[in-house]
Amino acid sequence: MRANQIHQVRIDQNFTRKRKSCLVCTAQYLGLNREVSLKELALTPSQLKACCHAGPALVLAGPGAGKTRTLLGRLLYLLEQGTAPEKIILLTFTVKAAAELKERLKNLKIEGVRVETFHGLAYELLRQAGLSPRIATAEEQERLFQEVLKAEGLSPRGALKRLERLRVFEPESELLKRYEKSLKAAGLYDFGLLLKEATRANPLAETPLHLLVDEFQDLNPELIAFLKSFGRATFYLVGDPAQAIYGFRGATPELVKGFIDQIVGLKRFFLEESFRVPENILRFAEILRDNTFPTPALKSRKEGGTLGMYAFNGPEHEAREVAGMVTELLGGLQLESSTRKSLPPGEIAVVARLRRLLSPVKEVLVKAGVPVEEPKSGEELARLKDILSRAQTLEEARAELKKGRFGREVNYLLTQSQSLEELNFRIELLGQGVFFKKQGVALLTIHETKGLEFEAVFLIGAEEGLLPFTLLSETNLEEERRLAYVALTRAGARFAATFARERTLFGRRLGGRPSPFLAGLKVEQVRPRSRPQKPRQKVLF
DNA sequence: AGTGAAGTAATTTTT
DNA sequence: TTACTTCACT
Repeated sequence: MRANQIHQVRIDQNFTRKRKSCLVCTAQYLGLNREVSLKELALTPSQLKACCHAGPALVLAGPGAGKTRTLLGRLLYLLEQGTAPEKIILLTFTVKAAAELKERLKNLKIEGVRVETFHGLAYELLRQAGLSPRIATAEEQERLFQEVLKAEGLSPRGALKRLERLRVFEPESELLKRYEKSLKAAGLYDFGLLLKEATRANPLAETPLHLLVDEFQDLNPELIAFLKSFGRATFYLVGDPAQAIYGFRGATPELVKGFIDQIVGLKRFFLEESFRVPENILRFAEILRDNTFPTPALKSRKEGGTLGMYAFNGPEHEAREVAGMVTELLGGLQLESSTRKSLPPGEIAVVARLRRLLSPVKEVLVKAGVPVEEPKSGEELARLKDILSRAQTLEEARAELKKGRFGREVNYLLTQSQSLEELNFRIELLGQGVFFKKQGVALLTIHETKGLEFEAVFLIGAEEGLLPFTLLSETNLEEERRLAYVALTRAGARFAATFARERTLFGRRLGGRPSPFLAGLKVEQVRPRSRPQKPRQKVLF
């Protein structure tokens, strides 16, 4: 079906000769015949348009609209235009995203193009400048900042939290400067200092480069400053401001808009088709879509999709019933499993605004013998660090880590590292989330679902006070709305929200009413069953 | 140094 | 509510 569509594009009269030649040369570059190359990329007309533009560009891509594919298409386009691969850098936020991109480049037989995380690139730049950065552990950071606070007669309470605040919202503060001074004195860096130093003395400031940036909506002031230090770069930014959920780290659509408006000659593109989110769910989500970057309505390439909203008495009731619905989707019930297609556990996610809401559900699922997976369980990372700590040389580390079967991300770090020191650094930067493998029913915060996709999504705690989260400090309503948008658009087929009529959090009773963001959904009241152990037999959604 | 009272902050977190 | 820190007093 897609190949057909591409065929149509080829003969479309608006499809310029230049673009045609782009595809032909791309295919030649790949050493493939034309048809195979097209199949490999399988671009839609708007994806193709967004690829074939040499100047700076912004690609607004809705959920599941083929963001990565378009990024790769643009890369192929640049190469075909004769751009040297070493003049191109692909930038991602996470090691996971970098590893995935790198793998896709390998499959396309593209060599010589750098794929880095922002912090990985910052490391490289500092190394080029003759430094050898080492990252302070969280404990070291805390201790150093506590000392700074004490010296000022301030309480060392919540040092790391305050440090984070300062880094994001008061980068010029005296306290922060003093802390960074003691970091430097100890020969250490933290994430902020790493970027700051690379920004200040960027050896690539005068080099003409193509920087292809993934998830541009998550750029915060320090990353924007870092990007700006590439004085002669042509930017290609791909992402979705409607999915910006890192405002607490300084990344907001308004800020990103400010940066984007400064880029001279920036051309905007829009990928309007979602291959992931089905029609019904997308239509509902559209109401919540952030419009800081105005876009036409998204279209779905998938028909159907179900949405539901369920009311329970309290958290335990909610947990029990959600676990019941999950087991049902897994095909745990013989009754209907012959007619209903069952889902693998990796295709189901239970999602919440706050992590603590997930534990009751986890408990019930584990008791029922359902495999669950949480990205926050640091076991894999601990195992990895343990193996690494025993290695004496890079070769030894490589061999041992290969044996440990860590997968794509760690392989990526191995290929990126020139020395044991660098490997150590990169692993130090590695978060726990990379080991998430979709092997069990996922238990995730909304933030953690970003970039992921599941056939069925259960959003628990979808109630007043929790979504939007208003219990502590001021609420950024727009950001909370975007969170709801992200949660909804993870669903490839089914979305169910649940809430409790009674719940106490931080010593406060919540209203027990459904989230105003999901007010359009009809609420189904669920009564507690008389025999709580027995799995429910009714299909809920 | 140890005890008990009083005060406080609590969410989300890619690197 | 809970987990913690801070402070005053023995």
